[in-house]
Amino acid sequence: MNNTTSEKVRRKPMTARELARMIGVSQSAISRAFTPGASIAPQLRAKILRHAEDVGYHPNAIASMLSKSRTNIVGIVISDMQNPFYPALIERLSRGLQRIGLQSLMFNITKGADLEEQLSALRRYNVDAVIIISATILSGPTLRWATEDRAAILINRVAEDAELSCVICDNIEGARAIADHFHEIGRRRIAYVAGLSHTTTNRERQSAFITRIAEHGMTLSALIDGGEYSYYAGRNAALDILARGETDAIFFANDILAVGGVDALQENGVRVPEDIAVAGFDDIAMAGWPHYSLTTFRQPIDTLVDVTVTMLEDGSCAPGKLPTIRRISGELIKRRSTMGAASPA
Amino acid sequence: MNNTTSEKVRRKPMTARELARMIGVSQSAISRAFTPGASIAPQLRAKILRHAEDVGYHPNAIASMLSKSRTNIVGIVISDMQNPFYPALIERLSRGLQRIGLQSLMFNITKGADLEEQLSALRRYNVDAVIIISATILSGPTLRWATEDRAAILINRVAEDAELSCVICDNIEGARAIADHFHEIGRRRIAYVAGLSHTTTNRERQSAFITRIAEHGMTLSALIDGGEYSYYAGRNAALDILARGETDAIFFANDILAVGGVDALQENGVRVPEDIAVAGFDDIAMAGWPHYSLTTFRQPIDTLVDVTVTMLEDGSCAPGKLPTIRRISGELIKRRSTMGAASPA
DNA sequence: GCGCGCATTGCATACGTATGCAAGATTGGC
DNA sequence: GCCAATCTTGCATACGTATGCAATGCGCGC
Repeated sequence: MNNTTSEKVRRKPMTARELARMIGVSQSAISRAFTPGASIAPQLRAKILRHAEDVGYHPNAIASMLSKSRTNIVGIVISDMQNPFYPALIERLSRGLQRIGLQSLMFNITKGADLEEQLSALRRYNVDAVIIISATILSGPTLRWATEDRAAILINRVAEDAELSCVICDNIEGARAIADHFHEIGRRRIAYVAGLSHTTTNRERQSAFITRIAEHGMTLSALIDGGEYSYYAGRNAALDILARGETDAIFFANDILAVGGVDALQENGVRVPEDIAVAGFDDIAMAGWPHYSLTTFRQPIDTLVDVTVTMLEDGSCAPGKLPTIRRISGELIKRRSTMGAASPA
Repeated sequence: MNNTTSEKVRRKPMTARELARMIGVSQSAISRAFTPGASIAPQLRAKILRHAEDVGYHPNAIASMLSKSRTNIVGIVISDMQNPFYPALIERLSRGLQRIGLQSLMFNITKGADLEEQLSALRRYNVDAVIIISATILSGPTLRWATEDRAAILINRVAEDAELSCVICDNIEGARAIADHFHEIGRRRIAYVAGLSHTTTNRERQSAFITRIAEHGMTLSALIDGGEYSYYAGRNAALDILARGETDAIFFANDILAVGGVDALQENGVRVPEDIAVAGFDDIAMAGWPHYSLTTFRQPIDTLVDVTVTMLEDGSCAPGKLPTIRRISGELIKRRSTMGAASPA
């Protein structure tokens, strides 16, 4: 079609058959030389690899996929790159997958557009597994459809009506830890700020937190749904709470909300933590910045990734297997936003 | 191998041949029904698509790739997800690519590891094009190797010794705009903070800025290489400058540095912008947050993406073509960090 | 020296779709 | 109503690797 002006002829890559003829072996031998554990004499393999190196032969992964019905590609479905937690997670996840020879095909979901169309590629590309990180958007039927007949893992959310394996931070443990911490530092009138209230992470954090608050005999002074997990939603929620008064500690459903909340409070002359203590969830990089020094419940990203990679490796998330839910312990990180200047920066 | 305990038999996906036999047409017809513009009667196509829908047939993209020698996959090489500019860019880029039917295969480069090994998959997977966003790391020979014989575009960096097409924001325009702005608001002793001094973006911004400073007869009071594009590098650089005194405006090579700088300055009692004005580059989301309200030169991400997508579409970055460099105009965003409270938040 | 077993190799075919070519079907013009 | 031109369709094969099976070669034990 468009080979109109190519100057250098784009030489077609060498095939195994060509290399085989060149060396005087069969094409099978070439294939075996590149297949770990295949039945081939070490010296023949060495010879083939040497020649391959010389002439720049690389096995064609596409042909291999077709032949093996295995792509070594994992589809990663995401929708929210605004929350820094997700880029951090995706970066480490893709590294973890690369370690075991898997590549990551990104499916960036746009709200409002036709989901099935966006995810149809997920099926056509025959990805070996699907990892869904999007906290929102995907409904049960869509989830089932997207993951039908293939390995699937949800990270940082649970499947409600679909039966899928999940790897999540223990939101209940985290929410309780925050509640306990607020109690310990003497706060009694507590507000909770949800991100998207219907997301599974929020539901777990919210209910565990409210329950624990009650167990401690503390007062839930405000319960706000920010409507999205964003800096500005956090700001607005904080201002709402401020307007009502009667709150001395706020637990934001995640760090990006909390960061917005801290800024809004401080701009309005509220001292954090003297007047209002603030805690978040995730431990994104920003939470550790001296300016925010935000107390938060750290999601152990590395562990989440390791567990996910292991589940893919051992096939425990293969289709037909019983789905498993792995709740990973996190860690309460106490910082200045609840402890005051006494704490380490 | 591991079909030991699969309960439901994983039914193999239907093939075009099976569907063809089922309907009583040839496999070619199936293929044509799914190929836009193929020679097939509309009613036959409709019939085939209807049956396909019924039985859940989806063309196997892998086989199609092998047959067409075209994958519709673009390899995206990245290395720095810490700087929020990159997640934002990648998100919009992958959306833009999806619009024209391309999927994004992510290659997350780890510093220090074997680059060729990490990028070898780039070749084996026969991606149609390579988009390199990593500002650092890739040397000329590696670049050439990774992009040999395939369409390639660099975003936000230029190729120095390799001959590759680039799409970049006009760093020179941006740096001059910042210098002009500093001059306009009456600053005269100016500091520049580099991120990684050897990156092409830094070189362009730095030299254009310094030149312009001199043209205005302003003093370059400090020139610091932060060593990396990070919040903490920005903090350290700001503290360095503070220790020397003699500076009333700082241009940080990008926003994440500037944000760190602003925090460090304010923690040390410096008023921004009264004592020291601060400007960055990129216009990441954070720069617009009321707390930072950072004057910056906005990289027009949407335009960068559109231009990139267009170059892929029209084949102007195909191998053998002369590489083109597209410099995209940006926009100076004046905010409180140079204008004071007078400016809009 | 013979036979057996194992390691190595090649042969042939499968994987599922795309497409050049030729044959058949349809249309339009006169 | 006939012929040519165009549109449709099927046939056959290509794409490049993986792998079951058979054949070969080698070493070892008796």
